[in-house]
Amino acid sequence: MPRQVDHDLRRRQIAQAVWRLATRGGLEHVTLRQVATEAEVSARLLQYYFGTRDRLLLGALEILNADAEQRAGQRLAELGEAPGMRALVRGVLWELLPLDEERRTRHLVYAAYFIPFVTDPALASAARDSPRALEDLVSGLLDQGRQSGEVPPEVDTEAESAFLVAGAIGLQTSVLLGQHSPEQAVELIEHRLDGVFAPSLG
Amino acid sequence: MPRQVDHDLRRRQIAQAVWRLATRGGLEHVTLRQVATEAEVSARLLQYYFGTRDRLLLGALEILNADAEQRAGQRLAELGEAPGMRALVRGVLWELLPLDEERRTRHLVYAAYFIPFVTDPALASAARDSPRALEDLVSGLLDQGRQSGEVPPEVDTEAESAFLVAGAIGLQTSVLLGQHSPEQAVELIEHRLDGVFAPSLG
DNA sequence: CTCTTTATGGTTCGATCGAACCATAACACG
DNA sequence: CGTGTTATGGTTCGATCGAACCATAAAGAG
Repeated sequence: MPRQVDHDLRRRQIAQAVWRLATRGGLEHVTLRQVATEAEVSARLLQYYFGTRDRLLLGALEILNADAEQRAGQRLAELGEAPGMRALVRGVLWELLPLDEERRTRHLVYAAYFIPFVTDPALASAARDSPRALEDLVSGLLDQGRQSGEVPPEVDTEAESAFLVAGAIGLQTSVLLGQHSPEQAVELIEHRLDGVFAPSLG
Repeated sequence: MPRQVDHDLRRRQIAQAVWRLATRGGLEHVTLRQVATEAEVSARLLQYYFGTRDRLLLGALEILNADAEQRAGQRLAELGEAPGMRALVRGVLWELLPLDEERRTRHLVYAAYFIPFVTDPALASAARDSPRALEDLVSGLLDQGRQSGEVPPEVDTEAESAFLVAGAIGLQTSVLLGQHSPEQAVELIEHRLDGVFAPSLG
């Protein structure tokens, strides 16, 4: 063989080029030649590592998803040993906000893939399952919080978790469009968490 | 002249073809030839009515916005003479949900334009102003509701209106992705309106 | 020291893109 | 009854696209 090379690293290097191009001009600017130039490799390598363009787009998305999951778990672990339900829910919701360059890029890439998510059956499943799992996760955390007394018993955990996640996603797009600052988004989520974790306020 | 023709009608006919193609394959599938075929006109007409492709995309978006505003006003007017603040807020939020084919198409088109909204300065302004105005509108309605007693005085109308709009937008994407049914989205919004319009529940 | 496999660069092909250009039929107006 | 403007169809051009193909250097296996 030639100089042995880390395939996963190469694939990641190429995937990152896809992300950058997608965030700049949408999928329509993600052409093989552009990606090759952006990743500083020959166009031939894209074929070698991903084959066709469709599989390149799919592969870049899978790497993005893996990254997202890993980084999210990492950040949640950094909350300490017994974080409390409110901190955990906040941590989960913050993953949905573009609070740093990494998450901003990630959510912009998802936005670029949105139409394929809706129309392409191959991608639809991934898009359908992931945020639904998030909602169940938050719902489970709220249930735990109710048992530990952090959440008052009259709270509808199903509805509240669903609306919390929906609100976070709405704030995500709002921040990406420049309508709200990241700080405003955090503040609004905190205000809603006040409503869920303390019964007296609406 | 040749047979006098309604220019606005023609432009609308072409714009609708753009919308359909954008919802199916994203902006990357909105090519001049595809649009011409879809609209059943010659490619030459696209140049005649819109000029370049960029201006076609911009024009199609402007027509979509005009339609949205008109239909929204129409539906809100159908609420009757003195609808009450809750009904008005609900009506505004429902405009953000894909509750019928028209609104589903509209929001899918916006999704297809999302990356340009973020990156292209020409489109950024339109995207930045519109939902912000919505938020102010809801906020104003909540203020009126507080004066009329429909909304309890301790409610933070700024924060609640912002999170209501964010939640509706999050539910919009959720419904488009097939994670929630339109009925579920309506129900979740109703649950949150319960919290804003009645002080006892969180 | 071959030989085969692996990783990579470069080139080419048919299709399609956006845009400019050429032609002309339809009709109002003088 | 021209005649010039308006609306439309068709064609063409250079660029670029995705993908297949050809070539070869590097390195482990025998």
